[in-house]
Amino acid sequence: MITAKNCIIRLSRYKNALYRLQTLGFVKVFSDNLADAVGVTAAVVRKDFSVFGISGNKKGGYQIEILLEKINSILGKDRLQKVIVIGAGHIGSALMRYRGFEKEGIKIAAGFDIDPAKINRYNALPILPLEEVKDFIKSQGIKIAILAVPDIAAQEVLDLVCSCGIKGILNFAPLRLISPEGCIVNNVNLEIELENLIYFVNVAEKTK
Amino acid sequence: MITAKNCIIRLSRYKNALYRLQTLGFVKVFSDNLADAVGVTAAVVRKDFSVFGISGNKKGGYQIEILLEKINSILGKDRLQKVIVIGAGHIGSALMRYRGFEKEGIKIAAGFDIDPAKINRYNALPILPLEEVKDFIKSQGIKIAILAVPDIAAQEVLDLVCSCGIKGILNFAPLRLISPEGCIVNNVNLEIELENLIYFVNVAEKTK
DNA sequence: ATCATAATGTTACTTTTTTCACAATAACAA
DNA sequence: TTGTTATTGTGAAAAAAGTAACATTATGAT
Ligand SMILES: NC(=O)c1ccc[n+]([C@@H]2O[C@H](COP(=O)([O-])OP(=O)(O)OC[C@H]3O[C@@H](n4cnc5c(N)ncnc54)[C@H](O)[C@@H]3O)[C@@H](O)[C@H]2O)c1
Ligand SMILES: NC(=O)c1ccc[n+]([C@@H]2O[C@H](COP(=O)([O-])OP(=O)(O)OC[C@H]3O[C@@H](n4cnc5c(N)ncnc54)[C@H](O)[C@@H]3O)[C@@H](O)[C@H]2O)c1
Repeated sequence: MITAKNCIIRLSRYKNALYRLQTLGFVKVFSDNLADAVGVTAAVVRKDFSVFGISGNKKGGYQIEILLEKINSILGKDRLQKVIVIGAGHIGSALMRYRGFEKEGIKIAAGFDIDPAKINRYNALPILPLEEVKDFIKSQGIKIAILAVPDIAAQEVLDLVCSCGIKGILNFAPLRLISPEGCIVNNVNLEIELENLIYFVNVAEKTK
Repeated sequence: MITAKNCIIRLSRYKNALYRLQTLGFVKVFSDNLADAVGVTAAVVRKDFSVFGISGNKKGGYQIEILLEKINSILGKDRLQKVIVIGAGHIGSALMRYRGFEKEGIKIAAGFDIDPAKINRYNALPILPLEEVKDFIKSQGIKIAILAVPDIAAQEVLDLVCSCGIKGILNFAPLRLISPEGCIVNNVNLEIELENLIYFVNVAEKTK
């Protein structure tokens, strides 16, 4: 099922909102509750659901539990997703120390670095030398890598991990990387995020 | 000039590509060079430029230097943009140690934390107690804050800094924050980025 | 000077995304 | 059972974003 990126992002948001509602004791939800929680309109919610064949009950809304099951299955959250982090520097180690991914069923299986000082093989979350990345990817069946290496190394590391079977990359280097057919790159570009914010703040300032 | 977020993001990308081209010795550029560099079509480039009244020369393309000047002025990069970071934990300190923002004319003026152990008042980049944030924002005229505090604290910190005059927030907490009229929130939600990547990798896997 | 060319700038078209509107219908009340 | 109501699911309309096409016009060649 090929679908727009935005639609999948909204699914993630619905899921998060549903967990919150569940925590608050709710059992069912209406499209406009979810819409409010996520910041879209009710029609968008229902349309998104219809794309994935998710249906609710006329008058009764949606059972949160069932809804979560379906969304989780679509998003692949019904099974543990293992990822690796390449580059155990500032960003890389912040990510590796972060506990929030586990709650989401995303496990950082290992980190990799070229700096021998960073290697820590016997940790719960081991940091391994980059030379071992191929074996690790193959043996663990890893599909996703987070790239947190210096800008200059990013393309070469991408080429390496793609050649080892990685199919998706979350890249923190503020560069446009070229990826082989069949490998998806999502960029987290904080410079651009800030620039964007600065622009809109300045515009609001001016038009005030 | 009110414009779509995507259009501004593209402006940032054009700018980055232009600097690269300039480094390579180029003096002028055509819309399709830029399009290739950024991964859009030439028509988009020209349209984006026309929105901002940026014009080139029939046949001659665009002078990179002039183009950069105009884009930089639109993005507010012709003057130093000062931001603050709230929360000097894993993500917060990674950001504060990052040198990449300075190259972009973005200066992290200070960090703030509630943990006394994190305070470091006499550093080049001081980390100050949260109580001082109001005075700092006012005296330095700060408009932008990066939120890197625990999820649970994010909304309350947003309320605080907005009440002190902050107009734009880059939020790392995976929550939808409510912001007062006139304050823009951009979210960096890494869980959702990963979920998204996982979805599309899995879809590609299945349809193969 | 004149012409051919190459690239812009813009208008018209297409596609995608979002919103609107309402018929269909399950739930509940009388 | 019948009627009323509330909410879904969807098709049509509107808006936004992106693409294509081409008339326009500087530039350099002849
Ligand atoms: N730190 C931030 O806040 C921040 C913000 C925005 C963007 N980024 C981007 O994130 C990336 C990482 O930044 P950082 O601050 O963590 O850098 P860093 O220098 O702290 O860490 C980079 C790590 O990568 C390792 N490394 C270098 N080459 C490698 C290779 N070929 N294979 C494996 N590991 C290698 C280094 O040994 C180091 O440990 C950079 O592209 C940077 O532009 C960082
Ligand atoms: N670390 C990551 O890789 C990562 C990844 C994704 C999202 N996030 C999000 O980023 C945020 C920060 O994560 P982290 O890992 O850096 O957390 P952290 O616990 O390492 O750091 C949080 C810092 O905020 C400070 N703090 C707490 N309450 C505060 C308050 N009211 N005012 C000012 N400072 C306060 C703490 O003292 C601490 O230094 C969280 O919302 C987290 O969900 C982090």
